[in-house]
This record gives sequence, C-alpha cells and structure tokens, in this order.
Amino acid sequence: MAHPGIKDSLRERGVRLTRQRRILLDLIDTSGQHLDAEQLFQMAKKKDPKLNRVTVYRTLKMLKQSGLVDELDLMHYGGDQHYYETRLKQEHAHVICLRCGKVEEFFGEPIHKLRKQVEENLGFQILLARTEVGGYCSNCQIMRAREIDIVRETDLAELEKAEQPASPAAKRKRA
Amino acid sequence: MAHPGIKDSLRERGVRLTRQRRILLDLIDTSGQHLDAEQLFQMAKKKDPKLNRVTVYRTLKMLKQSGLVDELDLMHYGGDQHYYETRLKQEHAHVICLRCGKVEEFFGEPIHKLRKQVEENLGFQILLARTEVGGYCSNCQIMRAREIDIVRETDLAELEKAEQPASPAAKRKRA
DNA sequence: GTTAGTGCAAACCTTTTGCAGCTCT
DNA sequence: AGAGCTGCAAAAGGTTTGCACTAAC
Repeated sequence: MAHPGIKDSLRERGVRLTRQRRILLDLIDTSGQHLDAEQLFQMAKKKDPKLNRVTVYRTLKMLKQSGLVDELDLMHYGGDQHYYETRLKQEHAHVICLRCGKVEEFFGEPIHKLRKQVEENLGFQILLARTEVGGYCSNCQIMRAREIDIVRETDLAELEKAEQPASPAAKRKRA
Repeated sequence: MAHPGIKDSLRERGVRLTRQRRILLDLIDTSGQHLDAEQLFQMAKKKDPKLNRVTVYRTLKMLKQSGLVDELDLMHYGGDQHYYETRLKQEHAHVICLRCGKVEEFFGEPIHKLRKQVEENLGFQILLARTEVGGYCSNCQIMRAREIDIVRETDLAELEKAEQPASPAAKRKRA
C-alpha cells in the first residue's frame, strides 16, 4: 500500500479515487523506480486487465499538473518517453549511465544554491526544476575501455561505432 | 555566415559538407535562439525549397552525437519537440517562463560545482548535462496576479483554470 | 568512382482526443 | 443523481527508416 500522502492530497481536492487510480498511485508510490507510462501500464494491467493505457496517461497528467509527481526524461535514454517519480524527496539531480542505464540520484548543496540564485537573481518563481546528467558510471568506464581494446585488436573500423554509446540490453526501441 | 568552429570540426572528421548541411549549420549557429526541428526546417526551406524535413532530423542527430549541439526540452513548453543550441558557451541552465515562454539562461558557480561533485562523488564521466527550470518570470508573476483578480470579480469557477499555466500565444499544439 | 548523404513515402512510437457508457461520492 | 472517470477507437505530433537516386570528395 502506498504512503497515504498522495491519496489524501487528491481526496482533499475532490478528485475521485477510482479503482484504477488507486492501482496506479500505489505502483508509482511504492516502486521506488523511475517508471514510464508503458511500464506502469504493464504493471497495472496485472492487477486489473481491463485498465486502459489512456487512463495511465490521464492519471500521470493529472498528477503532474497537481505537482504530486515529477516528469523526467533521463536524457532520452531508451527513447522519447517520460519517466515519473513522486515528489516526496528533496530536490535532486538524475545521473544516468548511457551504457548500462543505471540511474543515480545526486543530492547536494549546489542544487539548492542554484534554485536560490535563480529565484533571487532573476526574480523568478520556480514551479519545477530538473537536472539531468548523462555519461558513464564508474563501472562502465572500465567496461568501455575493454571493449575498445578488444575492438582495436580485431577490427579498427569498428572503433567508430564504439565511440557512440553501446546499445544496452534494456533499450526497447529504435537505435 | 557561421563561426567556422562546427564546420571545421566536421571536415576534420571526414563528414561531408553538403549544401543542405551548410544551410542548417549556419542557421543553428547564427540564430542565437533555441530552435526546434520544425522552425529550423521552415527557415532552411526559404534558402533551399527542396530541402527535406528528414535531412533536418538527420543533421541534428549527427550534431548531437558529435557533441556539437545540445538538445533541450525547455520543460516541454510548447510541446514534446526538442530544441537545439550550439555547444559553444559555458554550461548553463535554462529558465523558462511557463506563461510567456521567455527563456533566460543562468550561468553560475552552482552549475560547475554540481558537475564537479557528480564527477568526484560518483566517479562519473559526464558527457552531457542539462538543467531546466520552469515557473513564472518576474513580469508574468504580476500579470498572473491581475488575471486572477479579474477572474475573482467575474466568475469564481474560472479560478480553477487560472491555477494552471495560461495558454500562451506562442504555443503551437495540443493543450 | 566511391561512398556518404538526400528526398520521398511510409512507418513508428508516444501521447492526446471524442464520445458513449459506467461509477464514485 | 450527476459530475467525473473510464474504455475504446481513432487521430495527432514528433521522429525514424528503407530505398533508389544524387552529389561530395
């Protein structure tokens, strides 16, 4: 069961808690991951086979507009879809490995300072903010060095391809 | 004419400088704005009516993978398309007003610190990074207050709608 | 002369919309 | 009871792909 925060917030604002929304809310809130609409849909379908993909999109849109979830792109790793997470935690950056897809979260003082400076220097009223960093995690830096070594020994022409992020297994769509 | 930087970089790597690419490179490099593929296509068509939209996408993809341009989302203001800018300047955040669409760039120490901390604390090799902030610019904060006042005097039910970002004139697509 | 790049048409993926019917409160 | 939601089908927006032809080097 999900933390009651989101549901209470919705109830207070007169949003109806349908069976479908309860399922989706629980999934988003307890997954602890960054799910996209399709993943969410697949998971929700197991609990309610009738639940429609459109309902997922409509629910996400509502939660986003209510400021209850944040929408991420994760540097378009894996495609052009969006990812979602509940807005409970402190503001943080998402650091994504373009080789293995691992997402690390980075909390720290620079994030708060940036926010503060934008508000003060620009007189800006911030509603949402997002920092995403793409590159190679410590493990994949090593793996990539090996890949390139192997390639160098076998076929130099392949080196060009290796310069671009290797296609990770998790990738679902077009290259 | 564009700064020679991008073209030289491509030439050195054996990328062919076709008429179409020259047009697109000049546009991206000299516009000084954040253009999306469609805007770029419309501008390029004026210089070469035969130039195809697909060529715009292919060129942008190549420049992106070469690290010569950065891809932005600008908080999906105006839709789900991407915006592009040359990677000449210092790293900076994009601060976008969700009411009028104005994009301000924010340079500052927190951006560098964040980058450094991610590299050091996570042992991460950064290839690209992006910070986007959405909200209301100083001017639109005032305008919104007025809108809400007017609404309050005329029709309270409308207040709900006003709580969400007003649809700006620049918006091209679906609400 | 090669090989990379282009245009065209068609596909693709993700997300939104219109509408009739269902269901929370 | 009735406004708010859902499901279904269809469309839309943005981007990519296959292939035959063209042009840069």
